[in-house]
Amino acid sequence: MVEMPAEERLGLDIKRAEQELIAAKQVAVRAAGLTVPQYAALFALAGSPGISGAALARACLVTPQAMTVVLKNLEERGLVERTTHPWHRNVLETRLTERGRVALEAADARAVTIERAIADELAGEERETLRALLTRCGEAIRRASAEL
Amino acid sequence: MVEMPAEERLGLDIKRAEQELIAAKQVAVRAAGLTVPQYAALFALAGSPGISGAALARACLVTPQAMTVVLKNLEERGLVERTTHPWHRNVLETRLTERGRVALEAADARAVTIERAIADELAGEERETLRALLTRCGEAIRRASAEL
DNA sequence: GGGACGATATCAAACCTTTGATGACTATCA
DNA sequence: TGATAGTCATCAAAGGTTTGATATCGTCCC
Repeated sequence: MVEMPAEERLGLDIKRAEQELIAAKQVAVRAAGLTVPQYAALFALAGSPGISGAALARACLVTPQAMTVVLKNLEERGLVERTTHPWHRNVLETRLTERGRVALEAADARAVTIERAIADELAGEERETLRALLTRCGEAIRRASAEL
Repeated sequence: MVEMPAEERLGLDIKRAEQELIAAKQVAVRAAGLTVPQYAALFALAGSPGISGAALARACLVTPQAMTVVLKNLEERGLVERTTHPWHRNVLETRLTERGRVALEAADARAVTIERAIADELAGEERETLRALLTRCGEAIRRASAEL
């Protein structure tokens, strides 16, 4: 029934790597009182102050509904603040608060050590190779997904 | 404050690839009425009939609690059955039902097309390279995580 | 036998995620 | 002006995930 052995499924390798990554990051940012999605949101927010929730969701590769939950928890804890856009009354501008900036810094300092370890493990050329291979996987996935 | 530019963070590339993968698989297995975690559980279950819930959780790289929820939903729909182990009364043996086997086959037929697309996109040598690079990333992550 | 240890299952709380549906606002075009 | 399309926020439902704590059972060792 299963015509493709698990050993040949590259998706499992990608998934395993990503799960180890997210588990490590979870431990890293947790010391700053953040979850990985919260950290990702704060990180994107630091680079685009005043962005809308929907745009932030796109930046973090999640749905607007998922981002709403994350922002709600962040706002309750005073790490972000949301104000109605002066012109587009329908838009809520979101910004880091000072406390949010501090939390992001603390989390990022630890998260960077993970990224640093990955970058240091691979030579410059290998990094580009990995990136290129992953990109091609993504393209193949999109193609296959389109004609499913 | 953010001393490492986002472009240098390989973790983002891994995460992006994995998210495209899981999104595509989600669409694929959904036609069979399954979620990705349910599909993963049934897949592992097919290879190890009578396995315990905790062992199944380890095989799927999730916590026993997460697997409990997945199995509860699968059992409610009659796709798996759980019986107490004859010797170890504390253990619940889990097995695929006939309906579960059918659902798994339907889901796997579609999921394999995704894996096939990835495997076809890359030459044999490239597959090994990708696998090796991902493995080294995992090792680096574990090392960094250990001394965090 | 009795106690420590390990594996299993389970309850609870908090959070994240998706799909689907809805209402509101802005801008564009006829 | 009015219709249309696009963007945004939000409610609801279902499912998955983690951490933390607890109870039971089986095994190993003293």
